[in-house]
Amino acid sequence: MTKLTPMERIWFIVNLIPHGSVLPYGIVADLAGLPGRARYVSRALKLAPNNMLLPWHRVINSQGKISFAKETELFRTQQELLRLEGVLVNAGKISLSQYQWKPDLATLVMTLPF
DNA sequence: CTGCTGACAAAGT
DNA sequence: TACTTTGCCAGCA
Repeated sequence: MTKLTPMERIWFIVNLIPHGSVLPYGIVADLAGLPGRARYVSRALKLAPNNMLLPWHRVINSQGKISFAKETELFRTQQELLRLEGVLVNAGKISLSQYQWKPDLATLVMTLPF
């Protein structure tokens, strides 16, 4: 049985987010088995190796907004990546009801290696 | 051990 | 809707 570190579990979940959809930090934490640790998710994304090709741009905050300050380069990058996937972004805000990934939890849980 | 920081979240105002 | 406050918790100095 493969033992994944908390950070690896977060990366695993982020990798599952489908093209054109998003997921809040807090939900990623929940699915990774780390309830209440949304801030740890942001840390994990920051520390993820560049060669991982992680779809980090699909992770946004619970308000449906991009968590970077609007004048930053990272903000523009994330906004652009999302738009390239067909996601509507208005002033850094995204409609969660329209784009949030809603996986079948029963199926997902059986797929997880942890 | 204490204090600070942060790609957060929820509740108030 | 937009700020602000409070709670949160893993790293790090």
